[in-house]
Amino acid sequence: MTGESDGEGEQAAFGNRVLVVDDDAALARALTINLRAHGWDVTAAPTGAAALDAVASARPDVVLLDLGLPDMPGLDVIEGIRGWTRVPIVVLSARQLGDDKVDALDAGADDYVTKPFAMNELLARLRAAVRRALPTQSEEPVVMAGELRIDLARRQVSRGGADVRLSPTEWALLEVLVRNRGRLVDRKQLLHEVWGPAYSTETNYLRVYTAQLRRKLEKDASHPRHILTHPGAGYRFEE
Amino acid sequence: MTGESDGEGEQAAFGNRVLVVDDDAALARALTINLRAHGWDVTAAPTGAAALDAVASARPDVVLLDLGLPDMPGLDVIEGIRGWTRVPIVVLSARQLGDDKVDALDAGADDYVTKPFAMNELLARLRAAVRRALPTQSEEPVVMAGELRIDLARRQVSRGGADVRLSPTEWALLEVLVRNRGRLVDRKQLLHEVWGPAYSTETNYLRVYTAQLRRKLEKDASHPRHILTHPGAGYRFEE
DNA sequence: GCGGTCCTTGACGGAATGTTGACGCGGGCT
DNA sequence: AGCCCGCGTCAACATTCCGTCAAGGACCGC
Repeated sequence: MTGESDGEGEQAAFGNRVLVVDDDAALARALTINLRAHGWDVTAAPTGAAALDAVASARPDVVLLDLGLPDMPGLDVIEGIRGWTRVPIVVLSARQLGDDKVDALDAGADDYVTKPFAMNELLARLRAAVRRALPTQSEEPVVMAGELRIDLARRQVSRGGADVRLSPTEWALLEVLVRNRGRLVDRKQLLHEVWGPAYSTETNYLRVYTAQLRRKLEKDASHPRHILTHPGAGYRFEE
Repeated sequence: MTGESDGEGEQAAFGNRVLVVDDDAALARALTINLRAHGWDVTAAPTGAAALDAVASARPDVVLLDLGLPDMPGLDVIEGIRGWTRVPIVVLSARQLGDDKVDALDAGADDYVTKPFAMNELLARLRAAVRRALPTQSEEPVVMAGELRIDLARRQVSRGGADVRLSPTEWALLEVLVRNRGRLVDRKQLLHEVWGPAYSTETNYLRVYTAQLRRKLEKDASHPRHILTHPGAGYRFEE
C-alpha cells in the first residue's frame, strides 16, 4: 500500500477490473487467463475473507463470485460486500436448482451463472453487469485538473499517474473543495464539513491542511494553481 | 471583528441538528452527550413513533436511527420518514453481517454504522450524510454587464475573461449592489448589509470601497458605467 | 511496548485587508 | 464670487489573516 500500485494498477480503460473469487485453483486460473485474454484486468481471491479485502483494495468494477467457499458462506460474502459498496456481483454456482440462486440475488447479487457455463455467456453477463452499474455511479465522480486525477467515488488521487497518499482529514478537506470545484467555499463551511459543527474558528486547521494538500498535489506549492486562497473568505478548487 | 459577524449568529447556520433514535437509554444518553460535545444540536426519540413525530417537529438535518426498536420494525421507520422527506438517515446496526443492512439501504437509508463503532467514524459519517444532502444547488443567476461577468453562486467576478480578485468587503458590497441591480440602494442599507447594523453614518467606507470596485471593474474608473452614484442617496448597479 | 502515521496546537514573519484622516474637486446656494 | 457640502482620491496605520515550521500527544498495527 505504501508504495505504488501493486502491479497492474493503471490500465487504460475504465470498468474492466474484475475480481475473481474462487477456491478452485484450476478454475480460477482458467478464468483468469480467459478474462485477461478478453481485456479484463483480473484480481483473484481464493477465500471469502480475501475477497472482502480485495474488494476494498483493488476496487474492482465487478465481482465474479463462486459460492461454496471454504472459509465462509457465499451469502455472507455478498452481504459483506454489499455492506459498503454497490459494485456489481455476478455469482457463479455449481448447483442448478435450489434456493441459493434466489438467496444470492436477494442478498444483493446482480446476476447468476450456473456451472457449467459458456465463456461467451459469462463475458456477456460481466459486461452487462458493469454496464448496468455505470449509470448509477456516473455522476462523473472523476475530476481531472491538470496532472491531477481525483476519483471521488474511489477516494483516490493521482498526480501524473502516480498515486498520492492522503490522510483521512486531508481527503475530507479535498473532497469538500472538489465537490464545490470552481466555487468559493467558506471557511466556516469547510470547518463544519470536515471537522464538525463545533469547529468554526479553528482556522489553524485549514492553514495546516491546505498547506499539506498543496505540498502533495501542487507542482509548486508556493504558487498553487488548483487550491486557491480567498483571503478572509475561504478556499476554492480550480481545475 | 467588526465586519465578520453581521448578525448571523454563531450557531445553527448550517445543518447541525441530529435526531437520535434509540431505545437503549444508556446508549442514547452517551450519544447525546458525545454529539453535543461535538457541536451537534441533539434531539432524542426512544421509539419509532416518537421518531416520526420528531422528524416532523424538530426538522433534523440528519437522523441517526438504531434498528431494533421496541414498537415497530426499523424498516418501517425508514419508510415512514422517506414517505415525505429526504432527510439523510444513518442507521445504527448491531449485527455485522445480515440482511438488515442491505434492506435498510434499500429502504432509503443513506449510510450505516455497525456496533461497536468508533465515535470518530460516526461523526464522519454524520457529516458526510449532511454534506451529501446539502448540495441543493439553487441556481443563482450569472449577471453580465458589459465585459463584466458576475457569478453570484461561485462568488466570482471576471472582466473580459480574466478573473478579478475581490476582498471580502469588496465582494459583499458588490453583491448587494448586483442583487439590487437597476435599483437605487440606500447608503444606510448598504452600510447595514455590508458592515452590520451598527454602521449607518460611516459613509467614508462607501466612498473608499466604491472607488476600489470601480478601479477593479470599470474600464474608466472616473467615468463609471456600472457602479453609479446617486448623490445624497446611495449607489446603483447598472448592466 | 514500539515505531509509525496522523491530528492538534503554538509561534512567527510577511502579506493582504480594514480603518482612518486629509486633501482636492465640483456643483449648488447665498 | 465665494462658501459649503458631498464625493472621489490617496496614503499611512493598525489589524487580521495566511503560509510555514515544529513540537507534543493520540492512535493504530505489529
